[in-house]
Amino acid sequence: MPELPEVESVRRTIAPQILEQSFVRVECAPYPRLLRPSPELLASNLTGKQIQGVERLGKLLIVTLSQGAFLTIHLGMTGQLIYSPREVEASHLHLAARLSRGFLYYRDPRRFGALRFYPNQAELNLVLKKMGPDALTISDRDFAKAIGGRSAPVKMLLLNQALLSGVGNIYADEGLHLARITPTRPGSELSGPELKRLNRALQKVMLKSLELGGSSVKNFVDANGRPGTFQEEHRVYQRAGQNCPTCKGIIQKMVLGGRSTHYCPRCQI
DNA sequence: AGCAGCCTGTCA
DNA sequence: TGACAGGCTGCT
Repeated sequence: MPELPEVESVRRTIAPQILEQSFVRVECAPYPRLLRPSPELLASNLTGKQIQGVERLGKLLIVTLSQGAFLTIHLGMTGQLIYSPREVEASHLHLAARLSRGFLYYRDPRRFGALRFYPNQAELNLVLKKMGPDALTISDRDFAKAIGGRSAPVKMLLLNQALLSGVGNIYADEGLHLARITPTRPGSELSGPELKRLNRALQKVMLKSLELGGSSVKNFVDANGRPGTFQEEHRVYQRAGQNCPTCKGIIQKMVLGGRSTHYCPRCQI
C-alpha cells in the first residue's frame, strides 16, 4: 500500500503523539516473519524503552529508542500504525502496546510488513547502507548516478530500493508521465536533461501527494485513520482507457517486470 | 532479468 | 470464482 508520501504521512501523524512516551506493556502475535527477531524478543526488548524520535528513509520508518536501540517499521502493502488515547479493538492487530499515556498498534491484514528491533546503531546501519538515497531529497547528480547508466527499463530502476528509496508503483508511473518518459526506456539511454526532469517530476508528484495526505487507492489511512486524496490527482495510474490529461491520447496499461504499468504512448517518449 | 511466493481482501 | 493489489525476497 504505502510508498514514500504515505509513509511520511504516517510519520507526521504518529510522531507528535508517541514522542517521549515509553512502552509499558507489549503484546505480539505469533508471526515471526512479521515481528523480528521474534515476536517474544520484540515484545521483551521494547518493554521499558522510551520513544525518542521517528525518522524515515524511503518507505522505512525508523523509531529511535532509549538505550541506543531502534525499531524499524515497514508497512509492506497493508500495514497500518494506529495511535489512540484509549484501547482499540480491530482485526489483524499484530502488535499492541500500552504506552505511558495511550495505545500504539500495528495492523496488517496481508502481513507483508515487518517490525524489527535493533539493539544499537551499528546493527541498524547494516540495513540502511543497503538502501539508496531518499527519493524526496536526492540531488539531481546522485539521481543520475543511480538511474543513468543501467540497462534495465527505467521504471524497474525507479522501483529498485537499493538504488533509490521510496518510489513504488504509483509514483513511478506518475513521475514518468509528468517527465514525459516511457517506462520501458533503458536507464542508460536517458539523456542528462531527461534524468534531471525525471527527478524533479518524481519529487514534485510526491510533494503534492504529501500535501494531500498521500494516495488512498485501496484503503490507506494515516495514524489517525484519515485517508489521503492524491488518488484524485493521478494522471495515469489506474486510468487505462481514459484521456491523457496533457495530450488527450489514450492511457495504456501494460505489465512491466510483473507490475501493472500505466502510461500515455503519445506524450511519453 | 524474470517469476513464484508470501497473505488477505476486494472487485469484476 | 478468479483475477488482482501500493512490496520485497529468493530462487532459477
